[in-house]
Amino acid sequence: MPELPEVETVLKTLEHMIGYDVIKDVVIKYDKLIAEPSVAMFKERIIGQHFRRYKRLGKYLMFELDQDVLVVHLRMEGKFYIQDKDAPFDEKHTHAIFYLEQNKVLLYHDTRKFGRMYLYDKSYSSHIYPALKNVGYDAFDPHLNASYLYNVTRNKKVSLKRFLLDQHYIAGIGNIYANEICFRLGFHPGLKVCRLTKKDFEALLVATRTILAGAIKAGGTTIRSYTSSLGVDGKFQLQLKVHGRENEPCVVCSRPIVKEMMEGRGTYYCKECQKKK
DNA sequence: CAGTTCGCCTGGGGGC
DNA sequence: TGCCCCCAGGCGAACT
Repeated sequence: MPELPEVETVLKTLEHMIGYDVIKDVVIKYDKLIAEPSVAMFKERIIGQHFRRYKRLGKYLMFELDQDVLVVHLRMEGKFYIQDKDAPFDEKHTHAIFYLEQNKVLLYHDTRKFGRMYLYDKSYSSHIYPALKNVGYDAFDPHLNASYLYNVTRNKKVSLKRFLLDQHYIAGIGNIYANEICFRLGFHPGLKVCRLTKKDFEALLVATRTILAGAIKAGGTTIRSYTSSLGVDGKFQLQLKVHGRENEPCVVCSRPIVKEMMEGRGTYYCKECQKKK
């Protein structure tokens, strides 16, 4: 499940492998993949455009083309592959084929079909794109600061974890890193976010950025061994301290990590190290 | 309006 | 072995 670090890694790898190639043709095999515009309009507009800039906002990939910007959200299982156009591929789960230069193809693979693509006129500012209307500051955006987070949470009744998952405030965190950030902060995931102080939010930003940057670095080292596949796998989870570690000893106090369903999500934490204040 | 639940999808795993 | 059901999880729509 790609979160900000994995999306960043995919973006950098695609930038390296695609560069400024032109899209010569495109085949969409699952129409709902294209959220907007229509599939016919998507094809008509995108064919002939070159890749120009590679950007990211939270978990959204943004490929700036000549006139438009291709916005992609991988959701749970979306993956890109680059390979020779005649090489075999998984027909069942490959939903889009972009034909590039030098007999290369960019394949979009998504077992569960949750991922979506959008094509917008890039002359409009990205904050008016419908797909991004609920996306706030990227976790690494320098404009995102503790005062802002403190001010927007004064009367919020939601939990810390739910707040971390809300892309409207900090964009890029998913369930895995939300669990990790709560652990790093020493806060119970169910702690009401309105009880955090400005100092807590300073620590929250440091923890968030440290963890995400560490994961990007891990992804960057992992990606070097990749050949044509750009998928995300469990290698990123090597450094996780609580997520997926049910019943394993806490790295700090050795008590077993517990897993509970909180607000419909698998939540891993240490009952000793993480208190509700 | 803020907060909660549901639906989208499919493969994998547990229970029987 | 086989079948059914549940779970995983991001996000927007629909609901309270």
